[in-house]
Amino acid sequence: MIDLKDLRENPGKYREGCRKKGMAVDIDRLLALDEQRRTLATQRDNLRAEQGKVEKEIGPQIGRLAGSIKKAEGAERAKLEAELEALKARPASFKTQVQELETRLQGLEPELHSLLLTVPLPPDADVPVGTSSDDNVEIRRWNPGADKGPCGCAFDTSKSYEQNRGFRPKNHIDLVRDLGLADFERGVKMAGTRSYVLTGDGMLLHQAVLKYAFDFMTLRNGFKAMSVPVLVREEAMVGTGFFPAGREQAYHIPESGGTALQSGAGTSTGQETGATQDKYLTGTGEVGLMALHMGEILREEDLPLKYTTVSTCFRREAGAAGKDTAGLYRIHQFDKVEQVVICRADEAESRAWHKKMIGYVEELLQSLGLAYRLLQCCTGDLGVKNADMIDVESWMPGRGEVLKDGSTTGAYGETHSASRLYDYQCRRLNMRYRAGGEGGKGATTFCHSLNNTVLASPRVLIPILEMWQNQDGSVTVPPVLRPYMGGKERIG
RNA sequence: GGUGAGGUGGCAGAGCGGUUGAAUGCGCCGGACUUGAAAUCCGGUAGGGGCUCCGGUUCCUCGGGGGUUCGAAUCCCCCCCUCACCGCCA
Repeated sequence: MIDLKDLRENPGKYREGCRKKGMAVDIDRLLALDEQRRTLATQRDNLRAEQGKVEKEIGPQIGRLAGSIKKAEGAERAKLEAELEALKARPASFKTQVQELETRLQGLEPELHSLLLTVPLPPDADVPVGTSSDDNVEIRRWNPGADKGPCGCAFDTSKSYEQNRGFRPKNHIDLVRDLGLADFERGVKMAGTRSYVLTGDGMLLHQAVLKYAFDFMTLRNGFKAMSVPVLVREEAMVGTGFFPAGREQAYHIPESGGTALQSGAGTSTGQETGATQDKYLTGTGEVGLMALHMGEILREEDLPLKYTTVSTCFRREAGAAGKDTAGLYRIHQFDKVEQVVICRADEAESRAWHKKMIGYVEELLQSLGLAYRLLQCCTGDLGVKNADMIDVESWMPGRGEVLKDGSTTGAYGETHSASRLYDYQCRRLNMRYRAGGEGGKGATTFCHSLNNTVLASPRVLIPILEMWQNQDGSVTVPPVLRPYMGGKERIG
């Protein structure tokens, strides 16, 4: 959520932000509603202030009168009672006016709030303007040298796989079938399209790479290891910024026996408290990690908070029909190690963390011998909540164009996404800290938050299997994973 | 699934119709005492919105919404959430 006060003062900034992100939000309408609300609220407050004064004044009088009435008799009593009624009538006249203003105010509120939730965080000035992922800008690429590369050789993505390795590669779909690492048919039988079963060494490799990545972040880089719910209330989804925009992307579990709301159904009032007992399956561990301190005032000296979780992620992949339907690339359920940083509201600090979090991933991918590149996402690819986003794409030899001879060119495929959100998310989550150091008396300030994939599997198995395959059809286990595979060096 | 209890400031926890945005304790901040610290004592310490001559001023908030009342944290209704016990069970 953006700062309404800032919107009021710098509407141009947000109009520009919408334009750059290619999102249509009626800023003028929002400003008009805000203006109306403030006018009405001021009127109401003034009336209430007067009413309060009157009440304070007549309160004791009423008390005294009531006392006298008890003792009084006959005409005297009637007179006092009339007096009492007259007194009571004074504040009553305010009441109807206040109530009328109140009604009008409440009429504005739902639209105002839901509009406010849809205003995107403006992208940073240094983010290239563009309309889709096609306009993303490559920052740099990394190719493994002989020391890091698969099977002890260097790998250069500007050459064909055959030129690099001396044989035509299989794609991961063939590899998992031939090596018995996954079973798509049975996955689909029980769970429908985009489902799979990992079998034998496939599952072992999946677990190995997840555990390796998890240990890398927690044991080696000091992030706190966490296990968080993946089944959460709407509050957590709205707070972390996934709702309302991404509602159709999430699985909805109606717990109260009601009918499941699909995308767009009903108007989201954006209420901060859960309205039902319904739950949603999270598409990323980020939700659980960020919602953890929802509504809290943190201590500045406890920042930054650095968390890592590994969790199963659920995505409906609505709107992706027909895209990447085969294999382990785009699936409804997968596991992901996620990293999150919650830090002070300081742009320099949050930028520094962004770099650092990307650095972890680079180190991790390099240790796995996977070629990758960094992409600066353009404004059109950012989504509502990000000011800046860097994607990491790993080289997947089995992707890309199919040539005449049946081989593929290879292509980069997204495996990571590092977001910088300023206070957008923490504002929604109402997550603050008290500025001013030790036990500070300073103002409460919304924290900044960042998140980045550490590693998502089984998607990452695609580059691992394809890069580390051998001519004989076996796959070498990357050395760093062997301790997690009982020392196993080869699959197949 | 059944029954019961309860949601109050950073935390714990009183208040159950009368000015209470709220006792008390802890925590935190400032001060006194002390060579320093601890202990002790004194004082301060909720969040948010509006307006502002930036000194203030005013409104809202005791889970949320509505109602009763001159007046509600306190009474009534609806909703949300949490906890406990029993049953079932990984």
